[in-house]
Parts: sequence; structure tokens; C-alpha cells
Amino acid sequence: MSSTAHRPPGALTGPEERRGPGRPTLEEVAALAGVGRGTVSRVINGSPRVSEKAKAAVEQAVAELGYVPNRAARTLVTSRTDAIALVVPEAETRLFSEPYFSDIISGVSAELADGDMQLLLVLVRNQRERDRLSAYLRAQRVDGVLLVAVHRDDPLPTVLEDLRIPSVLAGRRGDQEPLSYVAADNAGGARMAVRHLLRRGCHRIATITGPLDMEVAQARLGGYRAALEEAGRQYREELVGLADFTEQGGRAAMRELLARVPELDAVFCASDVLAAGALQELRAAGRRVPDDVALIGFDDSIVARHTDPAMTSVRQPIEEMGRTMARLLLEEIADPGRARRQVVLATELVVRESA
Amino acid sequence: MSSTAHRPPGALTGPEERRGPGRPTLEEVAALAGVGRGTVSRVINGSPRVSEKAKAAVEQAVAELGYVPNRAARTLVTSRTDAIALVVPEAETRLFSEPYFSDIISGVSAELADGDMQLLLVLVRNQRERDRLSAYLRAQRVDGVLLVAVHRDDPLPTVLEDLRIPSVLAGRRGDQEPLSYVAADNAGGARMAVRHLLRRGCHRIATITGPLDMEVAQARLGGYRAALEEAGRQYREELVGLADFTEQGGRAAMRELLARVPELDAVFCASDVLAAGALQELRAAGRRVPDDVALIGFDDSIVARHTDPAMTSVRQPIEEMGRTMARLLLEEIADPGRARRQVVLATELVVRESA
DNA sequence: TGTAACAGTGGGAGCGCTCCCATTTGCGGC
DNA sequence: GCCGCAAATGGGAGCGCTCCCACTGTTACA
Repeated sequence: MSSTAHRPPGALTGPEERRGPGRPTLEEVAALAGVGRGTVSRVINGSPRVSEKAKAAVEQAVAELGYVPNRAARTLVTSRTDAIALVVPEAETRLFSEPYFSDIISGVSAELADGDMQLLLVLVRNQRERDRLSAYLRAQRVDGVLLVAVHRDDPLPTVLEDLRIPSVLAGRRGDQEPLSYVAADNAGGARMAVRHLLRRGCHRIATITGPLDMEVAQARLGGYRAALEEAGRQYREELVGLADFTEQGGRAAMRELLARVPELDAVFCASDVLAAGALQELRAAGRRVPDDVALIGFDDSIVARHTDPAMTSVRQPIEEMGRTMARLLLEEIADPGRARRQVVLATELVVRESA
Repeated sequence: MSSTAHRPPGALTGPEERRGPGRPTLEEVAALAGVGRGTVSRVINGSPRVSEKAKAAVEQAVAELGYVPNRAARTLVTSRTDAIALVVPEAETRLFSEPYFSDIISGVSAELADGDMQLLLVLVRNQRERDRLSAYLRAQRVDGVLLVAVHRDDPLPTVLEDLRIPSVLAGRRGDQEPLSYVAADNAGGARMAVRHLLRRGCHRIATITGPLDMEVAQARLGGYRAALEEAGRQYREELVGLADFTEQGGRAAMRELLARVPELDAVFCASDVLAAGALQELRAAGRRVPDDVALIGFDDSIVARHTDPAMTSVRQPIEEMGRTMARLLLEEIADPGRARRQVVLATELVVRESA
């Protein structure tokens, strides 16, 4: 008696309890407003072919009853779901240790806030879940898909393409991406970073790049190269360190670079985490940052602000990317015939102490 | 003609196109299997009252047609939605800069992967969105709710309680939490940290705490106090610095502590970010860490691994918390009458260089 | 052989909505 | 005052499923 719930302790409650008074239906709203079902439906869905009088009566009734349309019933007949999925291949743990993921969500959610669209989160961590997702998509359980972190050979975008499901990628697979996407100007950001190093008077600028099957890594490397060449410097393979996007990767690549080109005086890293690893290695090798070696990261993630010295880094407008993705997707859902759209957002160099 | 889609460019396509061949329905499966709709439904839903023969025929037909049940139709009649919402009050940007949020999602998603439950992500960033969420919940659009980051006076848990919606909190509002929750052993973790400092021979151990309207902050402060008292030390107000969970907060609190108790030789911080701020301030004040002042954080977030010196910190099993939350919620949905459950998971001290 | 008891089954009803067609209403022009 | 057109409206049909009741066939027991 004195415990939490006020329910009778019995197992199966009566039918009264089971369905309660129930939420009001269209029919009830129609009755109260003194109009037909059709008219209520028109008002709810914002059709223009309703008289002011009827509209007012319906709105009054809706307010009075606290009517909220039953989504399932609507979906059943329209076969719209009013839901989109944000798909995250979880192999990308990289994403998870950075604000990237959260900022994307934040942006997407902000854009969706005003509409009535639900955001479904789908993590894919292995082949089984990939298959499930395909079945899921085929079953038309969402109106559209946002896909984060695409690798060059990721099969998912192809599935989306074949199924003709409206979709927007964060990033792209290559420079011939047929699907809609939103990307940061990775090449431009990298170029800015390297120009900054050049202006500082650095002569031997190395780079540590991410996995080259990802377009982001390619683009950042491309920007590095472009900046060197536009300054009349030669692009040299020996100055390029390869790594995955992990701290260990950064350390290992830095070690190799130091062994290969001991006289290097700057490193542009394709991510902050990479740069953090490189920083540790530089310190271990007795190099001072930025005095002996200048260092720039990419992402402007939380890590960049907490290293010592604080890291100069290239910022991408991640939340805005999220917002843009959501907007493009909604447009594509509204008009599936439209041409795919591709948006590249500007990056920005945040100068701190490391360069 | 040469453009992307193969659809005719006209506005409204014929009925053939609009509904296409359509996904197979229960009825079609029944026809192919040579049984009635009821029997197919029973097989799909795993009812035991079906003959082996019928079951086999249905399964064969399902496979052949690639049948997937229409969720909306099911929801319409059962008024189950097979969806749960993960609600995140976005004011907690704190969560977003740490892996916390991602790990929770990861855990929840792992637990959900096998079932057919959808995960909806709902960010709430202001009063308007709060109201929308309430309407949403009232409209029974989800079977249950996971709520992250609860403040003592958060109205949301109360709404959930009143609506009798199955729900599980991450953390609790106070020590008399009526709803189900999963929390880390914050007090225990704090106690471990302080004991560690005591063992190290520290004499003047200060703490920097988070906002005291959050139970986590209270609990960590409580653990600090308990460890001191069990060692026969006195708990002294002047050794307690108040902050929000930000880096600036940590810096400010550290500055005040140093002014008030210059001879302090250790600080236990209620979060890593706080500790990172404190670390900066200590360095600015010329104190060496850990030699002059030992420092411990909480969360074992990515920040802890990248400070210099690397931070000793209390780890919480966040992903497991996510998994447990999802499990408890599913159980509560399956049996709404059951008593609320509360789970506290152990924390662990990760010793690095700062203490 | 009659008769329960029961597992197994088919299919009607109905969930709450949108779509669409048939009907009603309003109104300007002759 | 009447006709015709357009705007506004009501409500039947039907989306694909589950629930449940009525029915069949089988088995066990008197």
C-alpha cells in the first residue's frame, strides 16, 4: 500500500485499465467540432481548402481534447514514416572519442526540432548488423538516411543508391560521389595549416596522414601537397608518415619520420589525436614544440585544447554540417526527383601554441 | 534523359509507380503457404499453438517472399511502438565533450541489437522542446524512455513517473529515487581516489566539486569526506572548492583554493575536465604535479590521457551502464507491474602520473 | 459408440488515419 | 430567378496487422 505505484497488485487488469479512456481520435474531434472526418484531416494537414469557420472549430476541438494524431495510423495509409535514421558504422571508434559525433547529432537534431520528424539512431558494428540494416531499409522503415563516416569501399552507400532511399552522407567516398553529401573543406583546411607553417619560416614540413582509403585523409594530404607546391616547394614522399587515426599511430609515424628526416621542423597531422601521439614522441625525442618542431592538428577537438602546449588545429563546422545534412535530407524526401546536392563547408585555422 | 533517376520527369506518376509491386503482406504469405492469416500471424509472433507442418510452410513462404511485417499496422492494433527514446537534456554540453554520451549510446545500442526495438534520440535544449517531449510521451509514441543526466530538480522524471511510462535513468536525482536507475558508484570511486592520495602520504587533500544540485557531485563529495573521516582526518570546508563541470570552473576553484590553503598537497577533482583546469592553474602557480601537488580526476575521459602529466582518474563503466539501462528498460516494458530496479556499478581507479 | 476436451485453424472485425469521390453549398453573371 | 462553376464538405473504402471467436479434427475416457 505504501509503496510506489497505485496500481492494484493483481496480474491482469480489467479492460477499463488496459485501454483507459484512450487518446482522442480524429472521429471524436470531428464530432466535437461538428464537422466530418475529412475536414479535420484537412485542417490537421494544413490543406488550404477549408473554410475559416471550419478551421477555427476544428482547432478549438483539437485544443480542447488535446488531440495528437496517431502516427501509426497515418503511416499505415501514407507509407511515410516521418522518421529518418542516422547510421553510424561503429568501427569508427575514432568518432566516438571526439566531439564530432555529438556535434553532428546536435546539428541534425536542431534542424529537426521544428518539424515532426523522428531521429533514429542506428549503430552498425558488424556484418550481421549491416544485413539487418539492409533489411530494415528495404522494409521502408525510414523516410531517409544520414550516413556518417564513409570509407571508399563502404557498401552501404551503394545499397542506399540502389534502393533509391533519400540519403545524405557526411563526407564522400571519392571526388565522384553520386549521392548527396556534406563535407568540410579538408583540402582547404590542410592548405591553410601548411601555409601557416610556411609563413612561420618552417623549411622541412612533414605530414602524418590517416588511412588513405578515406577521402578525408586523401583530401588533407592533397591540401598539404598543394600548399607546398604553390610555394614552390617540392612534395617529398619521405616527409609523409602513414597512420590510422589513433594516438599510437601518430606516435609510430612520428618515430619513423624522425628517423628518416631528423632535421624536420614542422608536422601537419591529419587529426588532433594523431598530433597528440606525435607530440608525445617529439617530447620523448627531446624536441621542443613549437621551438624545434611546429605542430598542427586537425578537427579542433577537445584534445587540442588540453595538450601542452595547446595545439594549433583546423576547425571544421561540425554542428553546421549536421544541420545542413538534415536540411538536405528533408528536401530530398520532400522532392525525391531532385538532383543530388553536395555541400562543402569552409574550415578555419585555430592558432594556439604549438605552431 | 541522361540525368540521375530513371523516373519519368512528370509530376504525378501513375498508380503503378506510386505503390510499385509493394512489399508482400501477411495475406500473401498466407496464400502462398496455404494457410490462413491467423496462422501466419501466430508463426511470426512465435505462438506455440501452431503445428510443425504449418510453421514450416509459413517460414518457407516468408523466406521466399522476403516478408517483413509492417510495423505501422502492428502498432496500430497493439499500440506497442517497439521504440524507446534516449532523452538527452542538451544543456549538458559537458556530456558532449566526453566519450560519456557516445559510450552510453554504444551500450544501449549493443543491448538492443538483437531485438526489434528502435532507438530514438531526443535532444531537449529548451523549454519549448521540453513541452514537445511531454506531448510526445503523452501521445505514447515510445514504449519506454532512457533519461540521461538528471538534475535534482529536473521535472522530466516526474512527468515519466506520472505518465507511468517505463523508464530508466542514468544516475539518480537523490538517494530516494523512485524510478529505476543505473548509476556508477561515485561515492566509492571518490573514496578510492582519496585513499590513494592518503597512501601516497598527502596531508592537505583538497577537492573541487561539481554543481551540488547534481547527485553525482554530491556523491563524489561524500566519498571524499568519507575517506578522510575513516582515516581519522577532519573534513574541512576550506578545502572544498565549488565549480561547475567546466575547465574554467576548475581553474577558478583551484585559484581560490591555493589562495585559501597554500600548503595543500593534493586535489581530488569531481571530473577530468575540472582537473585539467586545476592542472593549468597549478602550473601557473609554479606547483609541480605530482611532486608538489598530487591530482586526481574523475571519468577517465580522453582528456585524462592527454594532459601532461597524464591524469590519474576514476573510471566508470559507461558502456556497461548503457547496456544495463537498456536491459532494465526492456524488462520493465515487458512487465510494467514489476518493482523499479536500481543498479550501482563499480568504479575503478586508473593510476597514471598525476598521483 | 457417444462425448468431452482440446490443439489447431480460418477469417471477421476493427485499430485511426488519408484518399478520393460524390454531394452540398456559395456566388457571380445572365 | 436560374444556371453553372468552384469551393467546401462528408463519409466509404481500405492501408496491414492482431485479436478473438467459432469451427474442425483428433484423442481419451466413460
